[in-house]
Amino acid sequence: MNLENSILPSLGRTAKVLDLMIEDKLDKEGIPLSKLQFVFLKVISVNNEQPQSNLAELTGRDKTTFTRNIKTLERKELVVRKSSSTDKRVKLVCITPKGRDLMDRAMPFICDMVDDVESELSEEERTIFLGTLNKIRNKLIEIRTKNNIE
Amino acid sequence: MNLENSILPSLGRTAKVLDLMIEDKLDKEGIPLSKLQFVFLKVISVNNEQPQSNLAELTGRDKTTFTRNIKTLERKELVVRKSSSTDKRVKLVCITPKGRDLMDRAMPFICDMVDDVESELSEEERTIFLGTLNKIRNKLIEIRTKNNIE
DNA sequence: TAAATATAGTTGCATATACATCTATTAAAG
DNA sequence: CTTTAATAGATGTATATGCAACTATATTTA
Repeated sequence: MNLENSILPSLGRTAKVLDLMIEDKLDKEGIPLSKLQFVFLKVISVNNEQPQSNLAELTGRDKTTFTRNIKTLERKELVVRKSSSTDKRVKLVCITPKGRDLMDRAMPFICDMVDDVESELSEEERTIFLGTLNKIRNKLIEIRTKNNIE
Repeated sequence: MNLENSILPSLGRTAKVLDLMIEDKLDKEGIPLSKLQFVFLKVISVNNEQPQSNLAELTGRDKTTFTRNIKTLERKELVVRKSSSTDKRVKLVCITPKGRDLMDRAMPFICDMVDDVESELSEEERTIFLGTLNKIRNKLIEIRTKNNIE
């Protein structure tokens, strides 16, 4: 097996370019969000008033990464956190009107970019690619879980 | 366009899981390298005595990221840097015997993991996936370059 | 050849990342 | 009920990341 010709390094490189692209796009359009902040705020906007641990899971980040970075969104007044009344440990994250406005501004730019990239692919190609991607991710998760149990 | 169903978020998530997987694998096998250190050392082992900026380019990292992280490999005595005789600005990065030994130990584990994942895919599926991945990456780079020029 | 320009590598800064560990609280076991 | 185990979130620490700006050299231009 030749690591150079493997699909995995190529996957990592492409994801990295994508991250830089989104970072650039937001900056260029004057949206005061990092790529991560955009991702967090997007997930919160769709899953409002959820516990931090749920949101961390949904964004694929460690809960500590979420804890630290949500504070930035809070400082920018894009979200507020309120304690759950039923479980004093839990903090629910809520998007503010200001946060929603910013998302409304940001989304079209990101969607345009995504459309632009996806327009390169046929519908069939897209579907196959998504299937393979999920297959790879599930396999990775399976291996990882097995290793951690052993 | 629905961002949730787009291929790009799925791409990022999969790449993230892959990173964690490699990190885990190296740790589990007692290889004292982070994923990044492995990537850098691998590229250096194939491209010995190259200027830092070349190597940064090859690894897809900013030159500052390379500068900082190469020092860790130097501290671990896995690489040495020597000044170029023809250009005093340039530093050439060379892998040490110790570095090569460590790569020889690490590679089988990583290759096994990669093989394990790729065994899920048919040869055709692999080829198509790689093609789509390259198409996406090239498009992203094209957009990014255009934006930076404007 | 002198001045302007470009390049290699470094450093300051802000952000991102996850593991181990901690505290407070809740749920489960006895 | 009380002790034990599990969970939510926060903090310490180490690593990773890229942009802007810097220093030192090299190249190009006038």
